[in-house]
Parts: sequence; C-alpha cells; structure tokens
Amino acid sequence: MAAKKTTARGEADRLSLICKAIRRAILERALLPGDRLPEDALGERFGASRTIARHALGQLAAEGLVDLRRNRMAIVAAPSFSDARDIFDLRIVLERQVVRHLAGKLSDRDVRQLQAIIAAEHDARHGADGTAIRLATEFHVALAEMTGKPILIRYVTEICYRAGLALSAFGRPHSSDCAVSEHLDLIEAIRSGPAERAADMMEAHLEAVASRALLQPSDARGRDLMNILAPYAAEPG
Amino acid sequence: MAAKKTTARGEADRLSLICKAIRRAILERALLPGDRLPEDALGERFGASRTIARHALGQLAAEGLVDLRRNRMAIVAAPSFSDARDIFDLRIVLERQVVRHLAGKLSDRDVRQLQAIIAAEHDARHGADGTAIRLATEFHVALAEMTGKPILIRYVTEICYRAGLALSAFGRPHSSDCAVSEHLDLIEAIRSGPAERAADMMEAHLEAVASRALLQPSDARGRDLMNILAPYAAEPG
DNA sequence: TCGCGCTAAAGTGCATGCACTTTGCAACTA
DNA sequence: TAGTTGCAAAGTGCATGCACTTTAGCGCGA
Repeated sequence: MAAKKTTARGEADRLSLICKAIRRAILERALLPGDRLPEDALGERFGASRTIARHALGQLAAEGLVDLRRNRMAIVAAPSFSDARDIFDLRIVLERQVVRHLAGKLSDRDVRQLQAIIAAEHDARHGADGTAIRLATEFHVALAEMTGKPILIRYVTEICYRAGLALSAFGRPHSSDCAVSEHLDLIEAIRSGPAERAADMMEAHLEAVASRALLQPSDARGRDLMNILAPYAAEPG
Repeated sequence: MAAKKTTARGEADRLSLICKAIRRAILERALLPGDRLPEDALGERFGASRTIARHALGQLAAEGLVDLRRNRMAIVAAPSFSDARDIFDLRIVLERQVVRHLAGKLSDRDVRQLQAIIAAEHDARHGADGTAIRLATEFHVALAEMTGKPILIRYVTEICYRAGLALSAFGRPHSSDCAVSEHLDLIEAIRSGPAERAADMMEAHLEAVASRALLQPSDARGRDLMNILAPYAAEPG
C-alpha cells in the first residue's frame, strides 16, 4: 500500500497548491497587479485541467488577490490607493487584537521561533527583494498563529497578503529595511509589556510601513485610468 | 435586442445566486449547522450543473459558512464554541472600526435608512424567527456600507453571517428581542456622540448579543462529540 | 437480537468538449 | 497615414461523462 494510484505522498491536492503558489508569487512580487492569469496556462503549469485552475482563481478572488471579470481573463488585483489605505487600517485593528492576546504570554519557544524568522530577514536584507517581503509577512503570520485562534489567523493571514499586494502596487522597491529592528522591539514589547502598550507599538510599526510606501497617491505606474481621467470628465475642453 | 439568449434581465449569474440563497438560508436558520449540501441537488434546484454548485460551495467554504471535506458531502459549517467566541471577538473589533468611521457623520438619509430597518425589525418581532435575525444583521451590514469602504464592508458582512451561524449553533430560539431598542440607542450614539463612546456602545451591544446566546458551551444538540468526550479520554473506566 | 461484512446506490473529483465572447491583427478605405 | 472593419485565434462559461469513494442497507452468522 505504498502508493495507491499515481498520487500519494503529502500532495495537498492541486487546488490549494495553485492557490499557495499564486499567493506567494504575488507576495514576492513575481506577479504584479494587472498581470494576466489565463486558466489554461495555470492548469498546464500545475498539471491540472482548467477546472481546477478556475476554481483556484475563484478562491483567490474571494481573498481579494485576483480580479475576476466575466468573459475576461483573470488578472492579479490592482488595489486602488484608498483600498490600500483601508487594507492597512484593517490590518492595524486585526494585528492589535493579535498582540492583545499575546501580550505577556509568549513562551520561550515562541520567542525563539520569531527570532529565527528575524534572523532570516536579516540574512535576506541584501538578497532578492521578494524574499525579504515574504519573511516580514511570515513574522506577522507567525504571531497570529501563536494566538491559536483559527478565525483570527485566517483573517490576519489574508489581510497580510492583501497588504503585500497593496505595497506592490504603490510601494517603492526598497521599503523593508529597518523592519528587522522594529520586529525585534515588537517581540520584546509583546513578551514583557502590558497589552495596550504592545498593541500601540504594533500599530506604530504598521503605520510606519504604510506611510513609508503609501505617501503619494499618484505613484501608480500609469494604471488606474479612471481616477486619472476623473477630474477631466466634469469640465469639457 | 430584448433578450439575447435564454438569459437577459438582471440575472447576476447563477453562481452568486446560489451563494446568496445559501447565505440567506443559513442566516435565517432554514439551514442548520451540519445540514447536508449535495452538489447535484443544489445545481438542480437552481437550474445549473454540478460545476456551478461546486464552485459556489467553494466560495462559501472560503467564507467559513460551509465545511468541505474531500470526497464527502459538503455540510453547513458547525462552529465550535470557541470558534463562536472568536467570531464575536473579531466582530467587535471590526464593528468598533465601523462606528469610529461613522461617528458624528451620519447623514439624515443614513439615519432614515437605519430607522426603516429597525421599524421592520419591530414589525417582525413576533413573526418568523429567521426574519428577525436577518433584519438585525441587515442593520449591521447597512452601517458598514455607510462607511463607503469596500474592504471593511466585505469583512464586516462576512463576520456578521458567520456570527449568525454561530448563534444558530448555540443560541436559544428567542434571543433577539430587545435588539430594537439597542439598535435605536446605537443610532443616536453614532449620530451625535464622540467616536469612542459610540464604539464602546457597539461593543456592549455585541457583547450582550453574544452573552445572551453563548453562555453554556454544552448547549449544542449532541454535536461536537470530540469536546464532549475529551474529559473521559484521560481517565479510563 | 445484535454485530459484521458485502454490495449497490449515491456522491465527489476532475478532464474534456462545445458554444459563446473577447481580442489582436491585418487588410481595406478615405 | 490614420482610422475602421472584419476575421481568426485565444479564452471563458458551463454541462457532461467517467473513474473513484463513501455510505446505507441487507443478509448472514453467532
């Protein structure tokens, strides 16, 4: 009973495989907002049929990472500037909640796990841009997971990916440098500090990330035609 | 060009049609946690094939309303007691955020719309149980929509439906009576009050709803076998 | 009477096929 | 040359079919 059919091992079915791959590609900026995601190509790339690829795109659309218009090819979502701001506002209230749950309750094992991620961030800070961004996200997701609350974990994870996408739409290439020291401070505050102080620190950290990237709204690379043309639509000539 | 094919009018494609129907059925307790959702029956009921029904179930699973296990029939999700508690915790932080955005900014039109919903709640308070619950939820969703922030709206709507499901799993039949007066007070606080006071009032309201329903964990109708048996697993005999 | 295995019916997992829609390109026109 | 029209290639929307899995019922033995 080693292999039942062609499939055995730890194959977590191809649907979630495709979802994971696209999520990660978006997070690491291998896929950029507006990039096309044809069903056939996707399916072929992962050895599945269009049916599966289509289903995966549906899931990702539900998570806000993919834009799905009828009869048109799916594309990586291109959040507007105000979407980006709203995503970070939401991320702040969710991660404040994470920190509140964790304050004064981190086990030594937790701390070590977080420090390992930060160490990886440190190592990656001069490597590929995408790796640094992914690790920074992993830090926040790991924090959420330490609450042990599945629902909170799900929403924080989702909003973190959407935030990554938003930064990808508006952020300048080098925006995640000092994250390492901020993350270290954060651990210390959560480990020892009172809940509200730690939560405030998380908010300050996320606000800093957002404002480093989301300063000028008209930074997008020529996309968002509707917004650009809006002022011209009212007055003719 | 009246009707292009068999389909015209405002048909919002059958996928979202199925999703909406199931969401509403769950909210109104026509569908209860654990109820079976076979793909064929669903498709047939809505004049679609299994492909569409399956896709719809995927979406609903992503929203946490449906439980999808491989090779097994989909069922309405049966949140555990701690899931229910977490859902309400999350709902509180999200709706506090809604209220913060809205405090002191409700237009007369907004107030009238909210009052109309409350009036409907008042009328329905002795009718079908499901209608009252649906209207109470509509009140909260309408509030979220008044922020005009699509991302916030999406998450609040989703968590409201999940909360409805959680109440369905643990709540006693008559738990939404005094909601009317609480909702009226809430409007007044949001319209006139300072943001944090209004947010506190929203928290108190949701906490009241939760504690009215989520008092005793072992209320579930014989489900949640694992939890029930947990104390017996340790000591034999 | 109660458990236990076996089998048919019901259901899921997924690829494929066909009809329809969009799109890019190229020829045509002014 | 620039704009427009028409057409083929590419892509989506969806139903259906087939292989595999689960499940429920039934008969059999104890």
